[in-house]
Amino acid sequence: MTEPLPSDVAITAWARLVRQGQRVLALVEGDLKAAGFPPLAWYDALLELRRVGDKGLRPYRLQREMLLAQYNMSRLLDRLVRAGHVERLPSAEDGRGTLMRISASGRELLDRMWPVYRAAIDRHFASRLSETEAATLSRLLARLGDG
Amino acid sequence: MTEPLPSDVAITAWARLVRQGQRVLALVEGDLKAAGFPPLAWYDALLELRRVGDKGLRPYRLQREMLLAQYNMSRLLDRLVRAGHVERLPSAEDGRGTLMRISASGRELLDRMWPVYRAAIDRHFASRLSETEAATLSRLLARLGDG
DNA sequence: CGTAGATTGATGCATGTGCATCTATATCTG
DNA sequence: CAGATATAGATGCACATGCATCAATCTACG
Repeated sequence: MTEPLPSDVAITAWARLVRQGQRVLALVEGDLKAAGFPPLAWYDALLELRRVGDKGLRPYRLQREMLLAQYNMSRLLDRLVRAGHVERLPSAEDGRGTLMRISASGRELLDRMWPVYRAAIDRHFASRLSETEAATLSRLLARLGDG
Repeated sequence: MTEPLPSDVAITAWARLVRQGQRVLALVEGDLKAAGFPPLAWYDALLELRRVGDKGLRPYRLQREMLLAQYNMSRLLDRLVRAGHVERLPSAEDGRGTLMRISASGRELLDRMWPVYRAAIDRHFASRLSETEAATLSRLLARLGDG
């Protein structure tokens, strides 16, 4: 019989990661919602689509990037298209696929959301850590995996 | 005009907290589900109910403990009751409320889930950090707030 | 070339969540 | 004590998510 593998210290760290992660995320999302903005997933998707520019991005790439299930991405894109922030173009090279491209309205939404998002990150997260602490936290989180 | 407040380091730390938190949590939940177990929220609620013992716990206390919205706790408890893991008793002192108490079946579920949960924590989280790193991570996460 | 299997993306259906609201009881104020 | 307000908990309805599956196309292999 092997010993219980994660130590108490590790288990506490795990509990805090989940708990604080969810707690702080909920606070930040709450600030965005209170300002009348859509969920963070919209921001993340649009950010990535802006990053790749006018050549656009295939849904399956985006979904891999964002760790989202395929059907969730399909529907998130539906909503973004319906809201006018993204255009869905037939893919030239692959008859199955589509190419998603951010619209002017999408870029504008990113610009409007960022100040609120930035302030929320500061308020609920960054302001509680020194620069050194943030760097250490960042490094440790990076060690958790390939994400 | 004040400077953009969170530094780049802090913003990266934020992004990793959210991303790795969700990623690792999904892996752990995936292991539980693959073993035929219910979601972690069930485990957390039952754990707390076991901790307080036979005197039971009021839903609003549990919901505060678990950072869950009121209606979500109400429905989570519905499911736990329907599954036979929890009993709902009328509260003696407060005519509005109820008292939730874990059942034998609930205790048994906790016992069956823990080995799988523990192994998943180890596999996806703890095994990637030294003891010192886990302690540091834990301390930094604790600084994030009152949770 | 032609078929088998893999991949992209969508969707019907059941379940879960958010929001608003409701009921019932408790507490506070005069 | 009466009435106003606050709190515990449930629930109808809209929307989001998970699961399974499907259609269409691509790729690989004979």
